[in-house]
Amino acid sequence: METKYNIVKQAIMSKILDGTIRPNQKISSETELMNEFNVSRHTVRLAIGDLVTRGWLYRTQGAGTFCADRLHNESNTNSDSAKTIAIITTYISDYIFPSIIRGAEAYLSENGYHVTLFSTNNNHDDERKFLEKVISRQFDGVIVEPTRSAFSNPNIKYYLNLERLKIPYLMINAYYDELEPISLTMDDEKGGFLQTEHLIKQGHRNIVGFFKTDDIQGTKRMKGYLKAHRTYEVPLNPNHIITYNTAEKKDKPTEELRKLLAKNNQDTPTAIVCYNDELAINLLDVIRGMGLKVPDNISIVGYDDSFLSNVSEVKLTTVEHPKSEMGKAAGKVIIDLIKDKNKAEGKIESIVYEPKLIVRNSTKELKE
Amino acid sequence: METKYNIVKQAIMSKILDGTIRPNQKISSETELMNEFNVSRHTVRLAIGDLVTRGWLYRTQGAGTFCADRLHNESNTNSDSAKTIAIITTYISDYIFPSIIRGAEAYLSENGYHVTLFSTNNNHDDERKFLEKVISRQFDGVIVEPTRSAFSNPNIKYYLNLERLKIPYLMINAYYDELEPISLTMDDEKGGFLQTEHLIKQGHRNIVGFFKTDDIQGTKRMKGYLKAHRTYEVPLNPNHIITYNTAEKKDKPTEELRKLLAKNNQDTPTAIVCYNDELAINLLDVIRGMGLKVPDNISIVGYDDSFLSNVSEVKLTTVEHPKSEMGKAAGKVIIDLIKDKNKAEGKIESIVYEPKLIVRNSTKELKE
DNA sequence: TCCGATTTGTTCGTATGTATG
DNA sequence: GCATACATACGAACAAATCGG
Repeated sequence: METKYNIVKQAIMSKILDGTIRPNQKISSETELMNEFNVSRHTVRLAIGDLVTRGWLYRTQGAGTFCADRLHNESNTNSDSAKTIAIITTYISDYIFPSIIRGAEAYLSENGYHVTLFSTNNNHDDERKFLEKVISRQFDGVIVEPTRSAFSNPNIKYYLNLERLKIPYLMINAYYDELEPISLTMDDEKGGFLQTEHLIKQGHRNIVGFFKTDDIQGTKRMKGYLKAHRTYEVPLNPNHIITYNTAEKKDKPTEELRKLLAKNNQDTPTAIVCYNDELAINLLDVIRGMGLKVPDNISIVGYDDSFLSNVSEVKLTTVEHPKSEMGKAAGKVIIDLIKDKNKAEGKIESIVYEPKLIVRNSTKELKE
Repeated sequence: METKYNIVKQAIMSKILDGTIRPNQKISSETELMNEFNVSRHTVRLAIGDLVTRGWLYRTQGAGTFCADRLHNESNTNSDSAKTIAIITTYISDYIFPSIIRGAEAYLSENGYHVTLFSTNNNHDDERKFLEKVISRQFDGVIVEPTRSAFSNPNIKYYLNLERLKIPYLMINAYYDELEPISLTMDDEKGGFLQTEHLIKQGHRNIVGFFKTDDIQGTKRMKGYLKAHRTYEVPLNPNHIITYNTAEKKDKPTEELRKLLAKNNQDTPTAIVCYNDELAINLLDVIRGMGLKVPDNISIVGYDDSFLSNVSEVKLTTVEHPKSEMGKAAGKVIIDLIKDKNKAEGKIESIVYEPKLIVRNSTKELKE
């Protein structure tokens, strides 16, 4: 797959898919491509030849090579036969995503659609690759969980191209600010606020917060954590905010917590706000390992109400996440969007779910 | 029209049309054609390449160029349009299935396929519905985790129809005995044996076994449990075998265990063999609820080495399941099957994974 | 209408890599 | 292990079509 002509081919296809080259527009000449990719003319011709036979390009001797108008031609093959929705998530198999996917799959399946899955592993390159597939194969609709939503997205062009091609899409859990798409999210700031408020009301004053900051959810939950401190006029110790990203998620938070708990002084945290249940369970292990008890020595609040929160010997206090309900709603909204494609828009709107705290026994009133 | 490659092309086409070259018969090699027509290799390749993209010929590296079976070819126009694999599992979102699916998705995605998911919720009607879809939509291949594999399957006809239509399929985790399909499974009987043997070697004599018996895996693991007892000449208490099915899985095992632990006599179990980790975690809760400790008062062995086995305060002794490796292998095998569709079969074979016991701290030497 | 620069079309030669039998 | 056959890649040359001036 790493052949030179394939690289050239993919590059040309990308430009078509992301809208840089539009139907009937001339692409770079063979000589230009030779220089651009440092390959021989033969290689360039192999790549172009393949795309010509596949219907992506057409050539005219003396004039140049042009982008074919294939999008209109192919639309009829799929119109009534396919009924397929693409779901692009960061991880299909981890944590709460399976529940979301199942909710969507069940609803879509009932309504005669089927579901094709792609997981980006939180990687923009993969996200691009899948968006290309979605565009070229003309799915009927796309449900996307944005990859690294806290950062500006290099694939914005592809999303705009989806709009241009009138392929309905919506985003779940988070969305890229630049796009303002239809989305299903929860009020993560309020969620973070609820987590922290609960602990403050229980008398905790040294509350450490762990937040994954490469997606919007994490930064918003952190914002809620800060707001709760301000609202209740609890002074904030800057050392008690730990941020991490996906790559660091295995080691950094556990190490940081170990450090914090090791030095035993009046600043030692008595409670922990976690980005999610997965992290909470990991931190629980650290706490156990240091001979401390939850909730007697330290309280901990998770987020998402995942299966993990009920699995350990300490049932986690956590924030409810709609999960399969959100998946089902996503299925419903995407079908509505598909049906409404030709009509006047307006009715279909984004949904924001209200977070709700679920109190179990990982948190406890602080006694002096 | 008098280009050299056109002359070569016409010559080859003539031979095919007049029957000199028949379907799947090898045509002259590139070198032979070079000499025959006094042209360069490049020219020969141009001619052949064109005929390949038109579906007249196919090439195999190292073997030669062959006449295509054009009748069969017309049905799919497969150049790059489809490339979709269906995965039918019992539950897409629970337990170890997400890992298996991810393994498959990752591999298939790398190889230009995409994956469409169906979950039967262990229901034969849904399974039938999805098999119909697969057949009518002409997927390139199907990966199936059988629904209620311990029972005879009312959908056998559909699987036979897959074979008739030459849609490659394979089964994972279990297979229907009547079909003998290509499959990826583990040696569940040996797995059950290892679970039980481990406990017997630790001195346990009252070992209760919980098995889900509506799939083959459960019945085989039970067989292994029985065999271990026979091998080590440990008398078997019939009350110590608890079977349940999917519908009962929430309540029956926990209630049965409560009953067993309640009556405190010399027959009270000192160890538990579980159908899987999920059940083990549920039973752990029961044990905790009755004020008993694992592994001090009672030992417990899980199965599958799922994330659950590492989540609780007691890390489970369990049996390794290949999971994502199995998923990846499934992807590889199904692609092999697709590529081999036209050729002679034989090379591609089922895989049986050897189980391996992972000893953690939910089991302990029994002291009298 | 023709010219010349550009661009694609056809053809040759050569070399190395990789899969098959 | 070896010969065979296809796969990828470099280079060069000339032909034919297009297009702006």
